Amino acid sequence: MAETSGGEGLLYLTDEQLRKGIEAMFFAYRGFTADPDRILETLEYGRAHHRALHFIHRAPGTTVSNLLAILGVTKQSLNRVLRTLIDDGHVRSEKGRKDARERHLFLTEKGETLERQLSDAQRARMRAAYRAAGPAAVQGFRQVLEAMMDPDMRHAYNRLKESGA
Amino acid sequence: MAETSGGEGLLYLTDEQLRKGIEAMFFAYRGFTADPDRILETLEYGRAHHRALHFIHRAPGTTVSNLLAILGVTKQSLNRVLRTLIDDGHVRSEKGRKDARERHLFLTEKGETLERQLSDAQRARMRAAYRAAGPAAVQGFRQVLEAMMDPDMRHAYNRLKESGA
DNA sequence: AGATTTACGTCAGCCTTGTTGACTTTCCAA
DNA sequence: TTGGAAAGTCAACAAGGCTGACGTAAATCT
Repeated sequence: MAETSGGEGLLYLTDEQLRKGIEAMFFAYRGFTADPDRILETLEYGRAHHRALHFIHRAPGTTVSNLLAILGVTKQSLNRVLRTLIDDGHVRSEKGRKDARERHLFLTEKGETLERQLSDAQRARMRAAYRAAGPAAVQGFRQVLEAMMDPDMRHAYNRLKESGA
Repeated sequence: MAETSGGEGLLYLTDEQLRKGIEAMFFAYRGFTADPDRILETLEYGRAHHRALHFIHRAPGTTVSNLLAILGVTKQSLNRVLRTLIDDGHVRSEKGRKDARERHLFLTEKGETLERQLSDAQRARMRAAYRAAGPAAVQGFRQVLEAMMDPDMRHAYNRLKESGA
C-alpha cells in the first residue's frame, strides 16, 4: 500500500521498530492481566482458572477436549483447575447426550458471577485503552494481533469471533 | 474521526468488541512467545532467561535493581536466572566504579549470540505480522498497547524507547 | 460380537518460575 | 561512625506447566 520505491515506507519494519513492538507486547500483557490477577489472588485462584472460566462462558457447553485445544495445555493440567472450579460450584459438567463420553461444561450462576467480576475488571482497562487510542488504532491493533497468531489459534479465534458476533 | 451523532462510532467499545480484543491478546501472546520458547527448550532455559537477556542487551550496563524494576519480579527470582546465565558465560557482572555496591550487567559475546538468535526468531514473526497488517495498523497496535500498560511500565517502556531510537 | 479407538479422569513425579522471610556482606552518605 | 541501600544467598513453598502410566465408559470399526 505505502510501499514507495527504494525501501522508504518500510521503516516500520526495522529491527528497532520490531524491538519496540516486542517490548510493547511484554509490558502491555502485564497490564492486561494485572486487574483480574488481583481479584483471583483473594480467591486462591490463578490465571489458569480465569482462562477456563472465560472460555466456558464464551462457549457454553463446550467439551473438555475442545477446551484443551483452545487453552493449549495438557488434560492433566486443565483437570487440576477444572476440578477445583467444579468442586467450588463455579462450573457444571454434564454428560453428553449424543456422545456420552464427552463432558459439556457450563458456568453455574456462581461461576457466571465470578466470570463477570473478572472480565469487568479486564474490560475496564481494555475500554480505557481503546477509548484513549480511538477506533482506527483499535482496528490496527486487532489486525496485528491476528497476524501474530499461529494459524491454528487464528482459526480458533475466528470461530469464537463469529459465534460471539 | 468516525464519531457520528448519538453514540454511533462508539460501537468499538461494546463488551463484545472488548472481549474480542481480550481473546486476541491471549492468542497473540502465545504466538509471540512460541518461537523463542522452542529455542530455549533445547538449551534448558526458560522465558525468564530470555527476558533477562533481552533487557540486558537493550540496556547494557544496567544494574540489578534496574532490571528488577523492569521485570517486576523479586530479586530471589531474578537471581536464580541471572546465576545460571553468568555461570554459563552469557552474562558478565561488573562491580560499579562510582557505586561499588551496584553490579552492572553486560552480555558476553556468547550472550549476544544467543540473544540475537532468540530475538531473530521473535522478530521474524513480528515482522511478518507487521508486514501483513501494514504501517497504519502497526501504529494503532502500538498506541493501544501503550494505553494498556500500567503507568509505571509505560514510563519504563518510554525510557527504553528513547534510549533505543 | 469382539476388538479398537476415543474421551475423560486420575495418580505420581518432575520442572520452571514466581513468592515470602531471614540473614550477610559491602559500601555510600549523612 | 552509623544507618540504610544494593546485592547475594539459603530455605521453604505454591501455581501451573509437563510426561508417563493406567483405568473406565462409550462409540465405532471389522
